[in-house]
Amino acid sequence: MKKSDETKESSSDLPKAYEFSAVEKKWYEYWEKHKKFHATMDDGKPSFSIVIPPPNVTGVLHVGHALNNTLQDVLVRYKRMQGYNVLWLPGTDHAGIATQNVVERQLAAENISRHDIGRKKFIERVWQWKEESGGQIINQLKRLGCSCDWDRERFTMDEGLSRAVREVFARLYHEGLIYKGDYIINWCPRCHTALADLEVEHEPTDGKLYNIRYPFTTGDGYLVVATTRPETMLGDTAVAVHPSDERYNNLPEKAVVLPLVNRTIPIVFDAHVEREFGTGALKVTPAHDLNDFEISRRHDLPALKIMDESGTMNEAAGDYAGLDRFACRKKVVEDLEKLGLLEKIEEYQHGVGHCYRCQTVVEPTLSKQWFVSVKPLAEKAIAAVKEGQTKIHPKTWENTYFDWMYNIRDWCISRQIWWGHQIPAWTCEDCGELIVSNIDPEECTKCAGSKLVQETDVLDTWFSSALWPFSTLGWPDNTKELSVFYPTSVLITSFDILFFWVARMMMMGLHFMEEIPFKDVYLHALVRDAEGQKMSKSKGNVMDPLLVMDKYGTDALRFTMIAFAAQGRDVRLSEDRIEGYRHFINKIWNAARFALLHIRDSHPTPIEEIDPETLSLPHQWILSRTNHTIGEVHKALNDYRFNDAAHSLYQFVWHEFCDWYLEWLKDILFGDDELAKTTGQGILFALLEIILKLLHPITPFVTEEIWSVLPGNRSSIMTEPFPEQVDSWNNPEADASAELLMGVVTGFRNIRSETGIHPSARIDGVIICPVKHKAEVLKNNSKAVRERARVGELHILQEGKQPQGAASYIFNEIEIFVSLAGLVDVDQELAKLEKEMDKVSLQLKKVEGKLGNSKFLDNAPEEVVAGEKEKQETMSAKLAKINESMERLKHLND
RNA sequence: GGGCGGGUAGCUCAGUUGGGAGAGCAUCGGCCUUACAAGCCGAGGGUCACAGGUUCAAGCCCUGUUCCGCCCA
Repeated sequence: MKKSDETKESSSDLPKAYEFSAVEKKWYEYWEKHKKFHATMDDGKPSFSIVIPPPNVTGVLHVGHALNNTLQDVLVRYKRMQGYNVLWLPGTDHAGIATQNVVERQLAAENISRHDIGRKKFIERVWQWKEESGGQIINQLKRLGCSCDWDRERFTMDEGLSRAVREVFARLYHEGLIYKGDYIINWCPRCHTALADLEVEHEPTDGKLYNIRYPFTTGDGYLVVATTRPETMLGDTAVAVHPSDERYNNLPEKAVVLPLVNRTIPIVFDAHVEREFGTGALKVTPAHDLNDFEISRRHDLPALKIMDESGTMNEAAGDYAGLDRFACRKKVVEDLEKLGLLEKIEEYQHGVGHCYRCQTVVEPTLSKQWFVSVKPLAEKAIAAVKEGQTKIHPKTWENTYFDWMYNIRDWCISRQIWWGHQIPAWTCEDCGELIVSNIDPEECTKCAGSKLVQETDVLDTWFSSALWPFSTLGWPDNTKELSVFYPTSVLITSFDILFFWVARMMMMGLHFMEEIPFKDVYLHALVRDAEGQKMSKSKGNVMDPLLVMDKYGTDALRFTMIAFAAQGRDVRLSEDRIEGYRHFINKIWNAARFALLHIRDSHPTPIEEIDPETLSLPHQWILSRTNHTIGEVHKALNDYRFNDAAHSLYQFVWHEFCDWYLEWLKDILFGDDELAKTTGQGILFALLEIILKLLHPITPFVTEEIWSVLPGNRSSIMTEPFPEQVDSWNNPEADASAELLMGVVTGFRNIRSETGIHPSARIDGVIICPVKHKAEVLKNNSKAVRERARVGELHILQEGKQPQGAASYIFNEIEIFVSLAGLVDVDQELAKLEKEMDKVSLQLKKVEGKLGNSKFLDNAPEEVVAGEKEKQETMSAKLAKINESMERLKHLND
């Protein structure tokens, strides 16, 4: 049995390893029960507010959510501790198409379609589904420790938000910014709805380019057109060529016969035709291609729809009616081949649009839809970022934002599904009047008829999401929440919804609130697997954050994500990395166990009563480092440099506080000087509290647990003030002196390790330090060196002869010797010194090169030159020592 | 085709006014030393993608090349 196990009970009541499972549950319940997350709107406090990027109500927590929400929670907890009036408003969106798909699948399992039960019943089913199994993600966010104000949770389909949606729609319509029109939209033949341009994902696809002959009406000769979608020829109403294309300057006639359907169609001349593509002759299918549609408008061509809503050919396709569009393509190609009208088929790679919800190939289709005319809204959104009212971090995204905003096209907002906000527009059956209103109209505004039929389409889910920052705060009512929390402080989201969501919130916020929706936007990257692959179910490389939290604890997951969340870089996550940071959580735990052992049943001197001037070097040093770390954490969090905060804390807590300070402190805590003890305990206590508070935003659970067992009556660490820098702790002199001690200690340890002296064996040492003030520091802190290096007798000399037969280590201009009583391995020592010599001479050469260069002396700033001179001195001295040592070793056996 | 980001130790990445190349993990060696073996101590490891340029001085600034990733058309 290990010795440490035997002492477990006596050392502390805390378990030796941090057991997160029960702790996490306990504290989250505590926080919720005591309304610790509730935004109180206290007067006199500055506000800090964030609205959550609402996850889909169908969603389950994935690592992307985990990253996104951890980042928000870190900021929110930080600001809350700083005394802000903090609101983190949570919620979900109704995810129109996705949710409808889920419930339709349920129905399909019962062998019914939504049309069997009708719209009303279907909507009831969706709500039922939502109540029973929707919004699981909310509970999963709680697992993650998110400190959202759950009393203010919203849903894009709830009553208040629906009212906001209607209000916005009606106002935009009456301002002329929403219109209904016939236009080419992206149609998903599986979802049976229109999609916005953004909702189409273009994927490079291997396809074929078919060159088809369109004979002239005379039957003498033909034009060749190239297309990747031959089935659409059934809807062709023209062929277009470039007006200055020489190949087509002297056409025998201005019409061709469309093969297979034998329709005569005109040849038109349009400057938008790409002459280099294919033969330079373009078949024009106005009802199924955006560019063709625009050509058709310019030339007054008819549009012929040849497919139905499922992508099946319709009557207009003649003999091909009833065929699926892809089957039709095959048949058309076969038939053309039979007729000898297929000139050639080339392999061709092109971008094919897919539905972002179901991956079905979208069909551009002419359709009557509702649009938002976004240009005027975009102008304001551009200006707000240009003027710096809203800042995007990292700044590089601003270009992407501007680029998209400048080239923005009208937004198709109508969807032919049932789940969503039904468009508040009614048609009067008597007079045909279109009425748009935020409240249900009772009668026709024109003819007073009562037969009003509401538009069946619903709105794009993103339409309601665009209102999120103000609709969730009670708009259109003039609420206190709006006045306190709008504009929100920052929006934290993934870069991939910059256009979908961020840009649209900017436009809507500026238009309706006449103020930006958020002061900062922080865009974070994607979470990928360890190999940098995007996580996807099909690849089987998804990591379930819930399982990770079960296995390693929530704090470990959170700390890992924060540590890797460098600006502009994807987060590569693997279990190994999370496991590594779990060790850090455990380290915190054990440092606290150690501290508790010494402060619980004693009377530590309160830190306020301790004058830093009177303290010994290790204390002064750790206070100085603490002060420094506090500054770094503030700076990092304020600059959205989360990883910097994590790394500062990791380095400080583990390698400065634990590795050096606690070890030095043991000399005092286990010593006889009672006054020094109570002082040491006081500093230890204070530092532990500071460390816990600094860490709390990132690792809320372990810090709250430790906080709760510290002596004294205390409530949650959540509401403790976040540490601020203490100027009087800043002590560069102590920093330098401590580095000196640590360097010397490392020297002894190195000798010990290299020469195989057992770590616990006491050895005697000699230090020759030619710099007087450094020698003084070493003398004054001799015990701190000896205990750390396990040195018995230590002689510190300013000058002197090198001891015979000793192993040495050179730290700057300081020589460290350990007498080996003739056992020194000369070859090994020489090899070590030679290597060191090479390194130092190389550096020295560089420095001397600079100092020998008059241009450097003339141009470089004084302090740089002085620095180089100092380096030169130190290194020359070191080199001399090395030479001396080598000479001595060489003649050892003479 | 246009735009953006990236190439630094075996791996993942920091490197914020240009001034002696860093961390974590991994590797190697030693150690149960009274908080922690999920630990402690020590060590090794880099033509900063390549080629030019600016500068007294370049991982960092400029130009070009190349490879990888993403977005838009």
